[in-house]
Amino acid sequence: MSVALVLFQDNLRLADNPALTAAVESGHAVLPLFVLDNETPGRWRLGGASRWWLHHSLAQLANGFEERGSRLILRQGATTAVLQQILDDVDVAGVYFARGYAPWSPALEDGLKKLCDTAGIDCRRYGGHLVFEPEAIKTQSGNPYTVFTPFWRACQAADPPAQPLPAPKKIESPAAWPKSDRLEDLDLLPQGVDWTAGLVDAWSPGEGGATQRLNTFLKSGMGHYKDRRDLPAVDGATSRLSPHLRFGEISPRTIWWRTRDRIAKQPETAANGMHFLRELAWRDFSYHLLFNNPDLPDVPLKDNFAAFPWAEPDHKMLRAWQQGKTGFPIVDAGMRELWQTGYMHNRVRMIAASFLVKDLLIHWREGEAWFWDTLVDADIANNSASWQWVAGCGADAAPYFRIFNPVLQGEKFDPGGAYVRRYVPELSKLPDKFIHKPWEAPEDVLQAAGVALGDTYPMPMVDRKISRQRALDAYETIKKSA
DNA sequence: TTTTGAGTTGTTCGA
DNA sequence: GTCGAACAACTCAAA
Repeated sequence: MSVALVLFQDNLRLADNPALTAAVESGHAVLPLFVLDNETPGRWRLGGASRWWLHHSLAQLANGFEERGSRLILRQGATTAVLQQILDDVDVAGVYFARGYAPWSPALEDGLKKLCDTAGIDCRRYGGHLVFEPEAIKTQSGNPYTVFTPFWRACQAADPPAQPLPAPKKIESPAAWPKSDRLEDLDLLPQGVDWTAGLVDAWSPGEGGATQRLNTFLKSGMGHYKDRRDLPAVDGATSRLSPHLRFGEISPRTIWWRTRDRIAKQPETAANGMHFLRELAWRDFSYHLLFNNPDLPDVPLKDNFAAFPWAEPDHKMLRAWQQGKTGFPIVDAGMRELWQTGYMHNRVRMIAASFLVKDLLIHWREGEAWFWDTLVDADIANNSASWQWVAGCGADAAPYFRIFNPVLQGEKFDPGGAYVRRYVPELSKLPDKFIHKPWEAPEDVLQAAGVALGDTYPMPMVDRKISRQRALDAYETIKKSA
């Protein structure tokens, strides 16, 4: 009896998984396979936080299969090599997988296709990781969009995504299972010091956790999304679905349709709901950008940035930023949230990133690499597109003279300082007036709050008047008209 | 082909 | 404290 092999990559879910559903409906027994692939050339090795997430996500997915009398087979190695081994051992009728958009995806998928052709079996490729595929959203002249607003207009005018598919109820098992690694064999969890306690507290990886997150957000967060999404201290103001989307535990079109349904039932939520979907479209936009510019993770889209005068590498400066010891409370709070929970609020990501790139003049790829290692939602498309956006070298980037002021940003978006107090406890007793600029507090106020600048909390690592001007001067040198 | 309007997320300065 | 203007120039997308 031959089987339909379903290759799982960044689609670790049962519901609305077109490749899985097609395999189930093919009438063959189904062989679900996940390959931990660190060997395909050019492929980025997962960062530490992502590995933790993946471990738990795979455990959840495996449970889902077991509940349906099936199994998830785990392997390690280059995807095509592993697949070849399985084709040698098992009578496979077809290979089903979700397409990727990463720089290595086309070559990988060509390899799968060739393998299948040689074996004389079906090779079926599906979408589902985006709301809109890159082929579906083009300008009138047939080019990909490079400006978000017209992209979003085109998304809204395009055919809406298909309705989500239900999870298969019954999945037929093959007569015999090929051998599987144990989940522990994949070595996804930290070996030495266990730094994952904050992640465990903050997250529930897996399809169930993703669905719950969406339900909670639609019920209590979406209605105030526009007003509250920029306030990092407000719990539940954003969906926090990004890591679930990253691993494909929930499909974006499920989010799309559940949000549309909510709007249809309560039309007064339309503006907030559409604003949320607009953010979801930013994810598509980044993927399209990466798909059309495979160099995006490494090379500035604006080529004049090749000559940008970044500062000489300074390990101590970079380290201070990474550890949340810059002396700017909102930046430090963000960097510590990241370290503790594997996540940082979107607004704070912009502030912290702007500080690295503009006030420290450290190359955006350093920030990209750190986020890649520490974010549970680290995603090559969003990460590289967003860093380029902040640095000013992206397709639809911030203008170079827009340099975030961490004090003003803190006062505007964390007015009571609750977010800073949560992640920078050594400042928690400072009055609101100084929570974002402790260096301006009089000595007696600092003392009363138990703050000794330069001792319990760092002095600001730059004079922003100087660093801001230095950034403006640096950008001046690469202006095209110069 | 040419033209036109517009572009995620801001800050500073001076009135 | 509040407000408007300046900060630049470029190029995209569509009419």
